[in-house]
Amino acid sequence: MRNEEVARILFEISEYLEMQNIAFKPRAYEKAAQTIADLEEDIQTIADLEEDINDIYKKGGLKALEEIPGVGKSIAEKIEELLKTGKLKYYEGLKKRTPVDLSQFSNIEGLGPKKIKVLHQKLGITSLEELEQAAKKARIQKLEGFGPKSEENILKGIEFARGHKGRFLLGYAIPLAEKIESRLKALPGVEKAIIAGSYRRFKETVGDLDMLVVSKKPKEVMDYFVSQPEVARVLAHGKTKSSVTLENGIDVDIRVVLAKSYGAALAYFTGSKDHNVAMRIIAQKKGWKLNEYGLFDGQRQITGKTEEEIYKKLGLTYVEPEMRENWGELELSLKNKLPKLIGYGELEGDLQVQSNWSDGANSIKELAQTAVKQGLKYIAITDHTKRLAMAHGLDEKRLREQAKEIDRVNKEMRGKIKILKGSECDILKNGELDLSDDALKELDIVGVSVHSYFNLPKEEQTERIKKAMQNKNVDIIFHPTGRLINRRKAYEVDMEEIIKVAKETGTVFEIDAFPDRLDLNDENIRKSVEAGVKMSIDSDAHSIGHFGYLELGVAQARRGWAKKSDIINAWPLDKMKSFLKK
DNA sequence: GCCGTTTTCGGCCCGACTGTTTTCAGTCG
Repeated sequence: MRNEEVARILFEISEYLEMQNIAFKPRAYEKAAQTIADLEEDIQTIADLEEDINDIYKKGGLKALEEIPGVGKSIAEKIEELLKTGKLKYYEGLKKRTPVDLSQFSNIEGLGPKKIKVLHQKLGITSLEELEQAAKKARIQKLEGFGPKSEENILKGIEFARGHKGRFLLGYAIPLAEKIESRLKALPGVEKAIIAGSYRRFKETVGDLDMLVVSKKPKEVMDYFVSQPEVARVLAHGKTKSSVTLENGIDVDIRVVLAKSYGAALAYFTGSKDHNVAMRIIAQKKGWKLNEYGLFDGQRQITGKTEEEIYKKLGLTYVEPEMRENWGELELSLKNKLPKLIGYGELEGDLQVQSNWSDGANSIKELAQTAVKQGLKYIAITDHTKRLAMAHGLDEKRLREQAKEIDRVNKEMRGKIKILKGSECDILKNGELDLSDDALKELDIVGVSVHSYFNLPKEEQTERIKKAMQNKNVDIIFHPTGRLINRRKAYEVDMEEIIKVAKETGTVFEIDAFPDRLDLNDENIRKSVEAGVKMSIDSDAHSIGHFGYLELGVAQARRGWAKKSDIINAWPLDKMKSFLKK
């Protein structure tokens, strides 16, 4: 049984308990469910935990399960029963009491466990179909606590849930988000407008966008907000808080506050939720209260205007948004030991760029000229190799011809940028490379990557990549786990082992900045930083428009707590080159 | 049911909006 399934069952238990009005237990199950779901999701993984709950259990039994935050004796035993038998008596019992397909209902806005319970008890509703029928026959509005409006909203919710779902790639949400942000900034009476939420933390995907506005005229802001051309549906329209769904399916929430609460609201809406809860507990222990309006001693606002002041009053150093995941950053902040993260705009080079010699759209010269405009001092041209015939991959002969072309462009652009000779060389099934060692030896930068046989057994895949790293010509492993966000899972590989060998062999890991790759992800970046493995942040540009993705890579690196000293292409060219394998 | 620099018992983040109610429960973030 996969993590996802275990998490789903724990989550449903929390909803069933909620139906019975039981206090606190639902929170406990919900928290455990969330942690387990995140283990697999690769997004919010807590450091030092195994990914697969089966592995955790196999290795350490019940004890290991109890090590998972939010999992105690009772839930650990339930997980054990699930993993062993595929079933859980406790859950079956709850389900028998209220035999409703909860997973179907979770997508319906405004329907929670209490209402689901009433719908089942009074009308016998167990599925979306039955819910829809009952609503259409106007049977729901007669129930206590429901009315015509809620019936209408249920119908709308069903229709909508069938349409869109899921999270959106951060990289693709940015243009729209910036558009809305700048529109709001331009409104009369608006002092500040900023997008908070997971967007500000640069999570690789965003579920929705959280706008925060400072204005003394909240009504005008609200009215404008819900009337924007992209709005498909207004979910809420209040005095200081509104919520809409855009045509493309993204939900956008907005909140208007006064300037004196801006910092508190920004912190609150930036999250993560876990980080916020931890902050509130720190405030509580000082006898204060922290909410979105400020830090309070009783009725008196101590501070709230800026985030910096709030952290300071709580005895903390400022935590960058990318680090606010409650992964231990507050403990470090308390001791003034937060790492100084690599900064935006600190990259000097880009070590993975595809030209029109393989599947890129632009010539080497065009790429170099754009890179200069982006402020880069060096780039590596790393076209695909012959096995990727589809991408017009280079063989040894074309690689030599390309080298001459690079020499020519380098001469032309002397003093502006240095173009390095490189390759994105395929790692073949057996771990051998797609180009001869003699050819690789001639290159400045050898990147290697997996583009085939994604489904090898874990050991075989691990050996394959280890073998590539042990080749003394190989400098960087490009997009080391091969995942495509929302489309393809990472291939099975023993990351701990790969990191160990990278350290031993002096191999660099890439943080591929392409919006649907972001590979390594934040968790693996952190592990690499801890192990002392160096990384490069590359655009993987296939056209001149893609250099802009580098900043997404920097954001991901910051989420992984990387410093400038961890990222080789944030270093000057000479220092970078002297680090590479000879 | 979980958890521990106030605790192995007694706490558990907290406020806005909606739709129902006519003072509030449910839901959401």
